[in-house]
Amino acid sequence: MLNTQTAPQERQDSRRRLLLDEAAALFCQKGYGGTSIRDIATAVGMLPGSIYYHFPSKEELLFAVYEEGVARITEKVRSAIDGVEGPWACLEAASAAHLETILDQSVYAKVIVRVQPRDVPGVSDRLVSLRDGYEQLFRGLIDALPIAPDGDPLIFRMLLLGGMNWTQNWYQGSKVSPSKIARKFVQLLRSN
Amino acid sequence: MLNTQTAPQERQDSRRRLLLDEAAALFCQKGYGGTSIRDIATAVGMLPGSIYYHFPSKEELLFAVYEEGVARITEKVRSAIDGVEGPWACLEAASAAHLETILDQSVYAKVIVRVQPRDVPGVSDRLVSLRDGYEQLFRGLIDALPIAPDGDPLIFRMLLLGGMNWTQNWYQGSKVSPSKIARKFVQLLRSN
DNA sequence: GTATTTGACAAACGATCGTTTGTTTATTAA
DNA sequence: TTAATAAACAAACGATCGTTTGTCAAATAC
Repeated sequence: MLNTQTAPQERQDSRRRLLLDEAAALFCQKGYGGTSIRDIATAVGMLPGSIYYHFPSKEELLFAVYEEGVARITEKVRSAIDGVEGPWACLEAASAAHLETILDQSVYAKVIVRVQPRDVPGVSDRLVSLRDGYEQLFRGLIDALPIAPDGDPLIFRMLLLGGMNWTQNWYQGSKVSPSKIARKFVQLLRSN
Repeated sequence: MLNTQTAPQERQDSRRRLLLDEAAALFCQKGYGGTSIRDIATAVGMLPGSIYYHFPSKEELLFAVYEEGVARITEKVRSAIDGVEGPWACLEAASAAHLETILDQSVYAKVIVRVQPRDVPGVSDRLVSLRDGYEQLFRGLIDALPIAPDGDPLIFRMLLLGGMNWTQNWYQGSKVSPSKIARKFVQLLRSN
């Protein structure tokens, strides 16, 4: 008889998911180096060694968090621009979704901005690849803009994404909302 | 008889300076958490314990590097805008100096961008204060711009500084020069 | 009912961490 | 020449790190 009570995969996923959740929260709050395996184990109510049943190393655990973060923010941005008309409105919608996600909504996404790939040598290349893949989303939006032919789309993208990601260093709650920051950023970049 | 050979203060400063130099280089290359007191000691040819004659703790050593970095980049930017006419030209000159300093010229200044204050709890408040003080320089330059009355100077500054500081995550050598990046950044922000 | 897998515990491994302490060698001042 | 100071060495401190190993109970499959 199959699936008498809880499916085995459900239970497995629930423990692994809890582990990822707590790891993401701690990496976000205290950074990668500032978070120990013991911290994570305490948070999920396990012993340190038990974590290695689910992940082969601390670095791979971070990578899994990163991966989930990229998946989540990609989905947020994708659905935010869905059906929006006009290239500038699209960019603003995407920027608002990006900022809301990394400032408020997802600790997973926060980790992407908070933890620098070069501080995790064993997986840094794969972290950069993940981030690059996500940023291609903005590349498409920016290429669609009717900007001057001598305008440099790469520079444009780096200024916008850099400005947004840096907000984690100064933004703190409800003073100015993420979506308002996004609107003003895009407005500043819009030749008028 | 005074100063027969080398003045005592010269010798003291030279050792302390060497220590700061190597610490800055290592903090810049491997981050704060990734650099151990033993790494620094090896680099200067001391034993680990000897460092504590010059600095009371690793955190205070980082603070000293930070302080020196702020002093250096402040001087660079100050002298770059000296005698430049026009608010936009001033901002571009300052931005070029900022980018050149954090991307090429000074490992001290690189540390300011590379090391996040919140990763060094014992001195994080003082690190933030140092950084804030420096950024006031840009506040003055941006307040002097003839931008729209509804334009938000704070948002403007955060976008520009964020975009510039984030370049450390993607810039690598001579492809596009720092000053060219600065020119394009300012150009993008200039309503035209 | 028995065999197998899952998922965790318990305990330690060696390495490395920031730091302290006591001592010793140079340099400077009287 | 002698006393005082500067600056380093030598050696260890306790703590914490990521990780490994062996065991074991509960859940699942046959």
